[in-house]
Amino acid sequence: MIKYDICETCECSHKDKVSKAKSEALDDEVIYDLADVFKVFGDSTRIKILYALFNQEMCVGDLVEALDMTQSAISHQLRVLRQNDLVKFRKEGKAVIYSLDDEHVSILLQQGLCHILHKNKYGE
Amino acid sequence: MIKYDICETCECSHKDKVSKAKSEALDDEVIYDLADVFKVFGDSTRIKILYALFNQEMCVGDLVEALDMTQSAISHQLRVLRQNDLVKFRKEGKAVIYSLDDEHVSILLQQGLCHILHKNKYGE
DNA sequence: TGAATATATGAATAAGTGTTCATATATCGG
DNA sequence: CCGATATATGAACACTTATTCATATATTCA
Repeated sequence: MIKYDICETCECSHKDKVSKAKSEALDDEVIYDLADVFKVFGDSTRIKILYALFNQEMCVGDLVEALDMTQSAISHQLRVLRQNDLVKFRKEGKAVIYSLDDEHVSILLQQGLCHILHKNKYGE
Repeated sequence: MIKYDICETCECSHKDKVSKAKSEALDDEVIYDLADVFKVFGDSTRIKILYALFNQEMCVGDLVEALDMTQSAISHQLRVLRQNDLVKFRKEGKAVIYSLDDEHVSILLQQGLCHILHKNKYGE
């Protein structure tokens, strides 16, 4: 592996930057958890579910009809959302009613929206 | 496909909820763009790169050494970040120096961090 | 121009992921 | 208990994706 300790062609102080980056790096565990959270948001079906639940709590059957997908597909994705603590649920008779777990989820959703809308591809 | 228009066993007003969800749903294009942005954040290598650039601008070689990965792997991921407008770059001699594209990126990073730290797995 | 450095990229492969299909579990009414 | 409804889940398959290897492009210096 080539070393980049010295470089005369640009003024970046490589050693400084590299050691700064290394010392300030996040723990691997944090990195993986962070990537995992974003990974869960990174699927259109799950985004649709989360956005629907952002507006109101809904049972599985409602989501199936609202998103026009199979019950199995919705259920599988709800499991992913559950396992990552992005949604919570309660049982009411035969129905299982889902809602967003905490406000962090809606904040992330909103920030994501804000980010893409800022690129003014859609507006005006 | 089974219809869930009427349900006597729980008090959720399904028709209302379903039609509300349908009418308030985001455009498909927005959904896919949103999922794509999160997808880009959803990889540990890219998170490491973004977090390093969150603290300071860096050239490719610096990132290679700081993250202890091959130049090719870093370069491929920088391309993904570039194509999704999460990083910008300038050339300086032979070096290409990368930095975060706008503050939306750091806000999303911070919100993600905030979300996982809030689950107090790591703290105190 | 030629050698060396810095970065980018195409192809291939291995690992991961979302949906479907079939089936299982759970709850309620009769 | 039995049938119907509501949800969950395992296996299989198609598709995507991250890394590696080899190589290409670009820039600087002699």
